[in-house]
Amino acid sequence: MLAEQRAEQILRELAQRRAATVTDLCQVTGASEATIRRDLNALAKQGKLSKVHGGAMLLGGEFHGEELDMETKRGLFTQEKDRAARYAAGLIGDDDVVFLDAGTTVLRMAEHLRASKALFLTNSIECACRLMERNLRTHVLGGMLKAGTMALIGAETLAALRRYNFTKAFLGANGVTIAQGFTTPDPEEAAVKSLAAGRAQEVYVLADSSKFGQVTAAVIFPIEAACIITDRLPDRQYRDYTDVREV
Amino acid sequence: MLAEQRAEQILRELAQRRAATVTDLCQVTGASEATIRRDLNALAKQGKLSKVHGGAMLLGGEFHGEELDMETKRGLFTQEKDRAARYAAGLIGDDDVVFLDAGTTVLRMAEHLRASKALFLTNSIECACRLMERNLRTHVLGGMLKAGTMALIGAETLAALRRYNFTKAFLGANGVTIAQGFTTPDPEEAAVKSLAAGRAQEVYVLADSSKFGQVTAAVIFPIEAACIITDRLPDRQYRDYTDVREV
DNA sequence: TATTGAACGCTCAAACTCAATCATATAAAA
DNA sequence: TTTTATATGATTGAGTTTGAGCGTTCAATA
Repeated sequence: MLAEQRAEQILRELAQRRAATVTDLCQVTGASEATIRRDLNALAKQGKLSKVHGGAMLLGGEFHGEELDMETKRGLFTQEKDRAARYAAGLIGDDDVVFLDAGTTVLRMAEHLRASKALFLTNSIECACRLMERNLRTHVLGGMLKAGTMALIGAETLAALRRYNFTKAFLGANGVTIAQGFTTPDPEEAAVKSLAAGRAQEVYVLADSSKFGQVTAAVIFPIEAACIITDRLPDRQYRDYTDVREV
Repeated sequence: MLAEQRAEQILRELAQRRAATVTDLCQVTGASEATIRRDLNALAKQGKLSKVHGGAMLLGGEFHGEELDMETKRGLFTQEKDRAARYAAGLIGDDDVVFLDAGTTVLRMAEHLRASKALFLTNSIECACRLMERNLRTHVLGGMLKAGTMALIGAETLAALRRYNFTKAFLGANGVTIAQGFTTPDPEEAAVKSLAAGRAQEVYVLADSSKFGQVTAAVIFPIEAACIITDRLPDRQYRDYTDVREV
């Protein structure tokens, strides 16, 4: 296995479990302890994880993972970035069957949804709670709960997804480029997004301007597979490849 | 488990309960008293909690210092009604695959779960959140989200349930009688409980004493189909029909 | 007053983790 | 083909962490 792949796998494991011991990572990757230690040192130096005695942990909120996350998210919550979420929410009508994925940008959509008869489906626990607060018809995909993002992923999630068809899907992405398309760090999440898109008539990706030009580990689908909703498009060229709504 | 994880867990426990004894924290983390003491000393030195005789408390709160010592605290948190939940939580071992249903009594179980390698499955969003907070392996059944109880119900939930087999299932019930068996108001929830029980090797119903003699709309299963865990059994006769744990 | 029990900190041995070193293997360069 | 560079796995000795045992303190109780 390539060193690069190992790094991805380590980060993925951390994303899902929040913390992992060196032994755990040896089992997952099949590499020796020495190698894992070397990898952890490298990744820690790159600031991608925090190395602790016995293993590594996801960095970010010291504790209260989500709560702090929510606080900071709300803090970062500028009106400009919110416009995309508001616009996306406005696209939903009474007859829609909507998929919402797990991601901060999509989560914001929930706060702008008006009452409707639409059916909502999501793989995000947080999103499901917001939808319920607004008395919207909500279904949740089953599956393995991932620490950190509180997203449902894995084989069970994909199987559940195959039992639905959507009129519209709203997805988040961490990276958007013309060559690599839409990308996200966790392959498991990418698989869910990709499959959801495949079962939707209209696919929208919500991406704020900072996401353009970024590339992360897992490809979701190519650039032309979704309509982009953004607050500011940094490069006109994207319009040659797909529909872009700059709001 | 990593030392940092333990620290997180201790702080989370405190955030939730305001105070905890050393013994409590041992159970939650699976570590020894010596280790917990060391952790508490370290965290206290970092100013993240206040160490008191017998355990630790959140700092900053309106009650500080001597006003409430551990004795009264322990009284607060070891309430009668919690005993059943605590007992049930103690039944879970590392090799178990556990189903937890949506209900206030079962939800309380989550607060008494110790660290373990067991796999947890639930149809309750709230329960899933609690499980994740404790770093437990958690899966969620898909389905329609029901307002009020935040339980997942419906055909999708039943289908998801058929893909699992459990070693132990812990269920709530609103009514328990010898003639009508276990009952609950919502037929949809009854269907989930019933199916979950059918797929479990051992079935436990958590019911406080007020539930005995009550009958509600939907039958879950007959009285002999589950072991009853309760704080007080009002009528000896139940013992003739099924296993009862009065704790 | 003496006793008991709970909680504490200290110490020690065992288990575990770490970084450094070395040998091997694989791939690129000469 | 030989050489060089890089990556990996094993080994080792040093350093950490952990759980158990022991003596002390303190307060409740006989």
